Amino acid sequence: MTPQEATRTQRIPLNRDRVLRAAVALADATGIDALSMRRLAQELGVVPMALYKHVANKEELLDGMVDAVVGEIDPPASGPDWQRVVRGRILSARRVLLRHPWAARVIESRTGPTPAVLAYLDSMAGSFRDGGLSADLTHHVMHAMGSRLLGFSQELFDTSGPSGPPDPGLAARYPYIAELAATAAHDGGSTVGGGCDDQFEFEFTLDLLLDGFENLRRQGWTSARKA
Amino acid sequence: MTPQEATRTQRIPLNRDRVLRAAVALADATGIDALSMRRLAQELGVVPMALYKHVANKEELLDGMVDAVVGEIDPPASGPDWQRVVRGRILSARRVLLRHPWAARVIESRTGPTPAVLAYLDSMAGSFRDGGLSADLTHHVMHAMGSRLLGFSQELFDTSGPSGPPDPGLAARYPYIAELAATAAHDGGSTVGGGCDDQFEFEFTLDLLLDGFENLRRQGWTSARKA
DNA sequence: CTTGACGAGTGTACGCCGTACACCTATGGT
DNA sequence: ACCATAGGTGTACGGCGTACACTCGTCAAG
Repeated sequence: MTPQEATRTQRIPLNRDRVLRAAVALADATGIDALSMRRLAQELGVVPMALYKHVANKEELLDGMVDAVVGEIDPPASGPDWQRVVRGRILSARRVLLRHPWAARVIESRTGPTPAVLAYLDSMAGSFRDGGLSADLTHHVMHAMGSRLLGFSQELFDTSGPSGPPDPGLAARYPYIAELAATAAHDGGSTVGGGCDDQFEFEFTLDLLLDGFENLRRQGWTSARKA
Repeated sequence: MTPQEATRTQRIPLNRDRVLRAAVALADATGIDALSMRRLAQELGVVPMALYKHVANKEELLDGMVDAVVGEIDPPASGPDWQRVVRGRILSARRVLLRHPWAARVIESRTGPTPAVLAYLDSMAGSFRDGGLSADLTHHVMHAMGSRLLGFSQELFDTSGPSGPPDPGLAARYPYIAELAATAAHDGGSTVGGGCDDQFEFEFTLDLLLDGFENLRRQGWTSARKA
């Protein structure tokens, strides 16, 4: 065994990929707030400043993590039915974001989109164009897919935790929300606890929009904005 | 002038409201990342620890800021046309979030919804119910309004900054995105720069969903999930 | 074989952050 | 006249990102 080999087995040299992988794993395990350069270095058995030989700073680390995660999304399938293609891809993206719950917030916090995100959006737009949507319609459709009309995410309804019986005063103050919660509860089937079936909600919205898009396409919709 | 009055004019005593107002103003002016307890105290002419007599910690400060912002949203109008009522309210919420660009991210970062957010969601659900949507449909509709199907926000397309001519290599790598950008550019009318008309995009999505909801309502849609 | 450049990892230090804790001080009720 | 209390202060601690100067192992050129 040469000294080289001894050294190699003793300590695999760091590189950008190993740093990014460890960062993603650490964020998955302990949450994005607990991800610090110091903790990450510790995890890698290295002094904090060593990381800076592989990423310029923490922002660039986050960029790299985003690209790593977005890279996990399945490539677009091919097929004649554009709705099927888009639907499958988006459900793949959803699975990835569920695996890395911190990712959505980090992606949205980036000042500019990273290359992997751009590539994802580009190929998504390509699927719409291939499906026969005009560039005009595709443009608005892409915006629609990214919108949160309430400004808040859907997870607000998650009343996770041990919970116990729901606060009765809460039902009095927010009667409609209480009603919705009740609906979700005795809705039966796949949801065991009081929570709602997020997967169902997701697909409900997705299909509603996809059908809306298809209708617009068939009608030859165009953004006829009178200035 | 009694000594009381002299003291009062010399220094208005701090209170929770003044702290929250100052925090919102500071976040508006310098961004949420630049909002620290120390900077905020400085702005109020007070030592950092003084703030802790009025808010328990920074998390509670952020909660208070969220409630202050959500409180700016117009109360629901009344009227026979539920789509009109909902539309107006959501556009009001949008105006508020545009005034406080940091707010959406802060709201989503809260672990649980604050009372003001709950009240907002509750009255929104009430508008749907009053409009004749079933509790079941209302439930799914509320989810749909909060979804971001791509996981990313719409602002990704903002190529703000001085920009200059767009990178030609970028067009080669991301042809579809380039096409969309071109569409937005010569789209004319209200948008002067290369950017798109976000207001138009927002209303496009909103109306697409509202029409979809109305169709489901007319058809007596119900979530007939076969277990 | 020597040398010297270079890239990876180290150690120290600085300024910022949130906030625990003990202290002061003016106010207002008894 | 007293003192409890609420609001503001000062000091201090541990954690953060990272600038900067360093050491040390590797390897190509002389």
